[in-house]
Amino acid sequence: MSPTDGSPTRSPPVDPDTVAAPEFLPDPTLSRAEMESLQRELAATATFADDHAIEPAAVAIDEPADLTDGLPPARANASDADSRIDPDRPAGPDPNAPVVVGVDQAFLTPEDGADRAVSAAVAVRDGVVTEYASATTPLSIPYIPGLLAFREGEPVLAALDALDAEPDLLVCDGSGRIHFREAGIATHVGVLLDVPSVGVAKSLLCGDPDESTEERPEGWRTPVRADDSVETAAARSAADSDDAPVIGHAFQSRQYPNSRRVNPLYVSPGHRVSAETTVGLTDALCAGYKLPEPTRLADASADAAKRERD
DNA sequence: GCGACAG
DNA sequence: ATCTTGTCGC
Repeated sequence: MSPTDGSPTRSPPVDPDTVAAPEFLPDPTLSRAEMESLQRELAATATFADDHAIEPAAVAIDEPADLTDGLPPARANASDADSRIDPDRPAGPDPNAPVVVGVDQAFLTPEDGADRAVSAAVAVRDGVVTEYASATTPLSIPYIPGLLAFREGEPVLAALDALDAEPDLLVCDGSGRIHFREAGIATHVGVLLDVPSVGVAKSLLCGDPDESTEERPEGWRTPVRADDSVETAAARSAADSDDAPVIGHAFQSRQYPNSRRVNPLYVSPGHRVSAETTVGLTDALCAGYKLPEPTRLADASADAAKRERD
């Protein structure tokens, strides 16, 4: 992009050199058919099995962040200097703990006709926020079920680009393997960056839960299997619907004792994580609220960033 | 043609 | 996702 050619300059939302698989960038100018075929190639590249890199216990969060008085400040790693300066000061995060990054978007009110997304990425290590990053990105296409990554992919990547920390695990808002072509936004971003990722959705895009999801107690879970809308080979070749592959789980992360109003989460592997471990990771990352802490923090961060920028 | 559909 | 205060229930 030459500064002398008179064309409007705009820094690219993502530097292709920083992504592991630039051929999978979610280009929103592709045709619908091209988007779908890109997702098929993406799913073939994705790994829905454990990487041996992240274990739920290593990322467990015990205390939920108090958001009543704004976002908690980002903190530096624990070091010997901390205790020398002030022995009473709470220790910073364990520098050896994995970095979990939650990402979420908020949307600016379309004043003209141009929709823009404010995306936030929050790095959490050892249960402590270590960094916040956000980015404002133009949205090229409307929301289309099954093609969410082509609307929100660039915003997510832009926020991750602005983050200094290197994620060991990505927690995305939306599905991963629970997707018509097993390539939801969590899978898309995970493969693109070749980082372990999980998808956490508040509603079900496709698939069939083994059991009814009504009135379930906290901690309850049931497999979600591929249904007819999932066009994957393994999904199509299943003899009975009972043998259809498990593409994710419905997981009740929170519930009230004498009420039945909270709906379950729908969690699925993004990349380099199994369906089983995805539930374990989500469970470990929840600290009393329905959403995993990284997602809850990213949610609040995106809202805060939105207010500042409009 | 009808239904179903993450954010 | 977003437009939005109070309010019913634990």
